[in-house]
Amino acid sequence: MLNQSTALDLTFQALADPARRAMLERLAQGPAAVSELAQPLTMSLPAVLQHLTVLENAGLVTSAKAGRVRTCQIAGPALTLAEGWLNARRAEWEARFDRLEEYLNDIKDGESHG
Amino acid sequence: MLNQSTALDLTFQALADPARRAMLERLAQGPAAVSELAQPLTMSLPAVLQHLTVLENAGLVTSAKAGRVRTCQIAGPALTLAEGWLNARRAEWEARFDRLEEYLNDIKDGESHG
DNA sequence: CCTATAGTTAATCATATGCTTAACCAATCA
DNA sequence: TGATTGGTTAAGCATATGATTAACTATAGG
Repeated sequence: MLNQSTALDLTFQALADPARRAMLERLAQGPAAVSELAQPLTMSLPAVLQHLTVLENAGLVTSAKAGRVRTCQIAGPALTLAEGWLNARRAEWEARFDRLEEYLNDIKDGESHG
Repeated sequence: MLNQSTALDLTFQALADPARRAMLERLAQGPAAVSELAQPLTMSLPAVLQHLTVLENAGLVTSAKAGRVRTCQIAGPALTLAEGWLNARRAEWEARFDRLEEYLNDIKDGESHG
């Protein structure tokens, strides 16, 4: 098992490319073959395969081959790791913002009270 | 203004590095000087500056210099773009999952009924 | 069996990333 | 005013990334 930092590295890195996000957007609608993922992308099939590898290494996508067609699926829980990190940062930031707001109110009260 | 795809590229790319995430985690607690951000990181100050540039270009952090100290802040709305993209994917995926479940229930009913 | 389809591997290449050191600038402060 | 502190710029370098083409494998269909 990878440590959390490396998992986040791989996840965010995987999400940082528009072709890979397009593949995930397609897969969020349901499973698809490699050639189906490749179809809207303006690049060679080997390039698509490399992107697929990145997505699989990040644990965002799984795939299995039946006959000569490889079917890809989005991996449910994987996105939640990234989502969780972002949520945590926003929660911290908002908490700090709230405290700041409270502090500013205190100052204002202090001024009006003398 | 940048188009949305490029903004997501920059955002996820910025989040893909552990040093930059550490900087954001620190900044989520409140503003900090460059040297304060650098302190826990095992790299040179110029390297930290480069990471800071990446975060600023992604719109995740703002900074201003007063005297000789540059104070950095997390930029509120920036993380929500990335969060929004992830949420949308999860929503789609879950909707599909629900439809699949429904479909499987239909099949099961069909079997038991005839 | 032959051919077309779907995917895969390998080699190569240009550019991007992440880091370093050295040199430098501008506020403080003794 | 001279040293220190905090930051900045520039140059260089190793590795990673994203793409290509060419060559190859394996299944499906006529």
